[in-house]
Amino acid sequence: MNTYVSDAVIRRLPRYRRYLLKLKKQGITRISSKELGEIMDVTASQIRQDLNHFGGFGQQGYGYSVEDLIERLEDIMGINKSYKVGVIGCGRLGQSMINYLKQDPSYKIVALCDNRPDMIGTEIDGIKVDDKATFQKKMKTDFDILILTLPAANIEGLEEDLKDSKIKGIWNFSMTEIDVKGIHTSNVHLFDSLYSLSYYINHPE
Amino acid sequence: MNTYVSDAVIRRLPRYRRYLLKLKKQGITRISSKELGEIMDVTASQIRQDLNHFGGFGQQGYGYSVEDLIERLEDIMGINKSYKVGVIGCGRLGQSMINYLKQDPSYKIVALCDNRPDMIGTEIDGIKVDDKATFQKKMKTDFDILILTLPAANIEGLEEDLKDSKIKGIWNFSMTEIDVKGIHTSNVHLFDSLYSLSYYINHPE
DNA sequence: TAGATTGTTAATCGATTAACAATC
DNA sequence: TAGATTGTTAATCGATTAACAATC
Repeated sequence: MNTYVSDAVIRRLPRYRRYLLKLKKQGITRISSKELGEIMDVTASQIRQDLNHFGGFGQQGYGYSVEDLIERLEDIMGINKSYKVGVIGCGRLGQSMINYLKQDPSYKIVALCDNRPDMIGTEIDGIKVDDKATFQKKMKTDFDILILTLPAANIEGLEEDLKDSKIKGIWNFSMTEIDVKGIHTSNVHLFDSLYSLSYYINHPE
Repeated sequence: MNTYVSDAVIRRLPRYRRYLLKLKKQGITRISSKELGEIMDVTASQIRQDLNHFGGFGQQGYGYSVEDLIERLEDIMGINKSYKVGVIGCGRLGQSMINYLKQDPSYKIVALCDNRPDMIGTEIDGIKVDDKATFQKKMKTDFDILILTLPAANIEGLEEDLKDSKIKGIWNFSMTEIDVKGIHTSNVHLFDSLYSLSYYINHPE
């Protein structure tokens, strides 16, 4: 519907989906914004407002179809499409991401990279770990999303490689903030949430 | 200064610290809100407003001392204190968290737990992996922060154990949302950021 | 001192909530 | 039909930005 939707709304969409998936699992087929709001601890108004950025998915007097709404949300986020994914950094964090992604058919890992000699050439889940040069070539055309699960120290030169690639998005766990024109980047700073948690521990109530 | 500070502000504090640490590393000793704002891509006004929730750390006509400000931020967040940490779930994700935390002297891991027979009794970084019963006992008194890096399916019964523990905070990667009265929880849903990234990939500016 | 930059108040902007007519 | 609940507009609330006097 609307062309621009604020980031605050976009970031709430995955959470709506999670709760709806849970409801679906419980066999619940329809839900009102009021009920959903109570479960999620948000206002019914916010839910309706958020959803109506993308069109009217509900039905007056009835509410929303759980299954239908999940599908709509997935369409909006584009998470039921098919993405080809490359991963740089096959340490523990990288491996755990590879492992989780295996469960999601939309994100298909097609290439891995690591700079440790004892890792190069080995296979993880049937995919060979490339050295830098080999991976760089693949980067140009082979995938849409790049996952960075390597230490910040090792990302040097990466921005240059990105410029003539087809990569559209970077999921970045490298503890840096990458900003390449034309490529969407989600900079995940895992420890930030531990630090804000620490704040709240020290400032009870 | 102020008693209540909004969550939006608290979540920005770790990012300020990250940039300031980088500046310190570069040998820069002082900075104005204007310069810092340019580097971080936020307004100078927001920086000053944010910091002044906690007191005046700057000096008119001069700016802020980088080193001093880092220290103040760490004081505010309480991340230079000493925390004892327990970890449930020693798979790849758990191990990578253990590994990262090793580098931070403030968060000391004192107990590990896993339910896989072949893991129990082994050591990770010199700490033995407990079975559930052993860990439950330790939970009562031995640590302040609990890290959950296990599948959601396995957290059943946990809330009960938490109630008579001394745990003050939970850093939760289990893909559920835990809500125990009196315990601060940071529910990290790693995949949410991949999904919102996907949205942006599909909605290019 | 003059210039720079803070701390802080006031103005603006945007996001959230409330309200209600439309309608299933 | 009557009741329920949406979609949407209007009101409120809070967060961000601008402005400027205080002051180093």
